[in-house]
Amino acid sequence: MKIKCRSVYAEGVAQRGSYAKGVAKREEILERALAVIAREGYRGASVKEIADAVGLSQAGLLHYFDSKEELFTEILRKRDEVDMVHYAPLSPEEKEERADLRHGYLDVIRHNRDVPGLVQLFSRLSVDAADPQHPAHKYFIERNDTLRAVFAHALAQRQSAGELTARVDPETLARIFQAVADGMQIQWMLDPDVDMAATVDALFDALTTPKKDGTRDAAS
Amino acid sequence: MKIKCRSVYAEGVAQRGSYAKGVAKREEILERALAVIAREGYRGASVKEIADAVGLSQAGLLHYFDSKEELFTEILRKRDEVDMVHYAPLSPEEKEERADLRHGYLDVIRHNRDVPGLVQLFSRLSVDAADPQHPAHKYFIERNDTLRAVFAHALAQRQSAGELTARVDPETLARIFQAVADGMQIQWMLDPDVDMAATVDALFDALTTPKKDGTRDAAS
DNA sequence: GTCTATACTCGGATAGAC
DNA sequence: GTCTATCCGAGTATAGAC
Repeated sequence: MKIKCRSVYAEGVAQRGSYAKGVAKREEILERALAVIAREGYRGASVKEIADAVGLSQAGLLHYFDSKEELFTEILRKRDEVDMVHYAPLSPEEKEERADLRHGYLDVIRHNRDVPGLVQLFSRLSVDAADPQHPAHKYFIERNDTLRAVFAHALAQRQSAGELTARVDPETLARIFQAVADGMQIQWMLDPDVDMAATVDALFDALTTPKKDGTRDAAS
Repeated sequence: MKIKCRSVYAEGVAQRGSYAKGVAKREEILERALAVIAREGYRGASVKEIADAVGLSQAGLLHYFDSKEELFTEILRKRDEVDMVHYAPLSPEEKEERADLRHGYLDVIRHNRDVPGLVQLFSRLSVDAADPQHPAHKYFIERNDTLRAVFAHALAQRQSAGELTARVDPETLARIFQAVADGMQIQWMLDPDVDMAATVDALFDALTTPKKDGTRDAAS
């Protein structure tokens, strides 16, 4: 698929069905909120701000969501959904053919440079969601688990192929990659000059098993 | 030095000087606040909560700090100060003799298990401080730079000794370790069962150059 | 230096009209 | 379903007495 658009989070893409009007509207809201936050950033944005951006009143917006926290959690879910379509790193069906998750992974990370607001929202909620009562708690646990499982699977394949260090089990390696991704976001937010993708790529390099002849492996 | 106490962040340790009474009191406040947050956790604590814990009124506490944000930033500074005394991983003078920062580093990380409130405060502020206007912005930039520099130096030594992969430059490796530490805190807060130290240790393992007797060594 | 009291702001939630 | 209007709590910051 050759989807290559300027903004992954396009606005106003509502698919209007005859039934379940409410659901469609809700999706439209999420998509627009996503676009706005991606573009204009998130600094502890209020429901009112999102409402304005989406073209509703605060009360009107909260008609679709139980609370502020749920709203933002759903925005993150929608983000994953959109990203999945574009980068499909999570799709279990295709994971076989993506032996090189490396490039897909790096693409997502590079893309994040263009959506600072979402990175901020994600990081902020990551911390807040530590509280088991937080609406996003389950979301993060499930997301992390899924992501790690897919990653571990792909890493194990590389280990079997002798391309990746086998000194550490793939589950732990997956955990490390996840930590690096999250941690690099924090460093990047603090200093936009740091290159998240290059650093993660360097980790891939560092873990790559050296070729016998001494030359560097370009890593499929 | 054999300091080995139950609580690194002891309460009520004020050294009362004749002059600069205000400064001493301020230090005492910070030490107590540190102990309270470490013990009872931080979930977006208000100034009032800290004031109560410290034995002052909210107004009384704010007499010593310009704002809530400055207060919490200073608490983090004090934490570093205390940690430095106990683990001294930052001391430039001694870094030479700590060729194995590995164990010191892991000690700090293990210690963090015992102070969840500080981990939460640190992570939360890490995100908020992305805003250049935030009082903690400079703190984090400077702290990260210092930490990375010390780390990079130690890693470079290990590389020279042929113990650590030389496929990636020490500065980038230091950045990776920092990212992993931050990222693992997030994972740990979400699920206290994850072992931060073990994971970081695994990364050390993964980057360690294989011994000669085993498979072929690349290095250099 | 520390308190009590209060002022003020922000923001989320709700009621009720249309 | 969406609005306007309002309420209410939380929390910071400040004024002023002691």
